[in-house]
Amino acid sequence: MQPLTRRQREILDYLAEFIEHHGYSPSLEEIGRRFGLSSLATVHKHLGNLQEKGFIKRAWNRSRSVELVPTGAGGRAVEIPLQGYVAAGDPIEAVVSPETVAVPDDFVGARATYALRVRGRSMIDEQIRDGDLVIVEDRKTAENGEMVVALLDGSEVTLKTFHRERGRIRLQPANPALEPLVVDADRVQVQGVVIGLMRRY
Amino acid sequence: MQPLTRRQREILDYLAEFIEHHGYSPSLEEIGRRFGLSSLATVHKHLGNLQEKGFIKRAWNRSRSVELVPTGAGGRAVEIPLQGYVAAGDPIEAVVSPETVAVPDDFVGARATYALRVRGRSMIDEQIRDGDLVIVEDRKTAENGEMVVALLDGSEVTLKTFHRERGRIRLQPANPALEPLVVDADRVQVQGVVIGLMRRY
DNA sequence: TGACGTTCGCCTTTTGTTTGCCGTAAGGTA
DNA sequence: TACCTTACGGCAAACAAAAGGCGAACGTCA
Repeated sequence: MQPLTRRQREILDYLAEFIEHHGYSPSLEEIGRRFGLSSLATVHKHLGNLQEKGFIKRAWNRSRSVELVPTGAGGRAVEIPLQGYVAAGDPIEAVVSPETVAVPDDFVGARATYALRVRGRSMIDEQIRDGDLVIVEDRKTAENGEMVVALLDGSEVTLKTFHRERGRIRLQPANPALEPLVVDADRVQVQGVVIGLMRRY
Repeated sequence: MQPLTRRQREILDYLAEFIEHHGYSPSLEEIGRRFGLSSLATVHKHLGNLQEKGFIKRAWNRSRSVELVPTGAGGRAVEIPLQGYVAAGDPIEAVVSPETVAVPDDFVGARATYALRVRGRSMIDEQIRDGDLVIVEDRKTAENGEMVVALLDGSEVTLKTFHRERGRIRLQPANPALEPLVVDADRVQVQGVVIGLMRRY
């Protein structure tokens, strides 16, 4: 899809916002008023340009008939590093070869993100299988119930569910056979939070 | 893709940042101002070089028409349609709004592919949760053990595990509360096979 | 009829394009 | 070593075409 000029972008944004807000598109007069334009011809020309560039559709001579064309620009994917393997309880095993995996770009936020491959059936209780890929966002804090990559006593790194309880922290393995770990907050440091999962059959 | 000089790299980075930030590309004058260049010809030449090396595209004589060429190495994503909702046993419920979801392009093969969103805990036995997205490839045949979208008696469409047994077909729900369905092969038609799963926390 | 979209000139501002010309640095070569 | 060539970075000015804008008259549709 072709690039926009500043004015065109402003108008397109206004259209999107108006439609989102009202459920129908603004009239030319309303658009003109919004941008301080005294001539509808100007507005009309802008809409024509936007249409030519493929951002909107219009029914001919119909009131408020502007429609946004879904951002045809197909999404991108981001390659994120596969940092290692993880199994319940066990420390994360870093991988040597710097492999990467592709994930949709709206999967990752602004923060650094990486992937870990799950080994074994140890996290079956969280509906995570052997071979699944968990997507981890690099964060230092977590909310209750989130699955985190936690550094314990500055040495061992594991994947567990995070719960803050009366000043202490409970790290709950996703495996009933393993005991939850309740420790003082200063013994555990959150390194990342699981934000997604991908599986291939 | 050809290597860049330092200046070219700087300008390319600026372009990327500007476009990301504003939603449209900068004018030559703005680029020049940013880099303390008093002549637009200089900027013009830089853009020419960047274009020649394949990093940007430009429409001739169009305002702010610089477009970044997606870095060849970086993966792509594909938008696939979200066809509907599915719960164990129940027929698939088609979705009205033509939403799409982005998946890495190496997720989909040559065949048509779409997504279904899982509703409820009905497929918990297959480690599939409420809200998960299953990626389905349009196929007419399946192997034993694959999870398929099956059309039964030409009417009901469900998601089950496929097993061929002594000339008949067993459709096993991913839910122990539901009975497996054993029927003659001609009553069931495979419409697609689940090839992946995506989850967001 | 009123509310809206469309078209037609015409004008101004913004932006991109082109053509010379200069200096520096890197590489080849007589 | 001196000389030539080439590519990059940069400047200035002239030019041309979009983009942005104005009014007013004209259609259309409900």
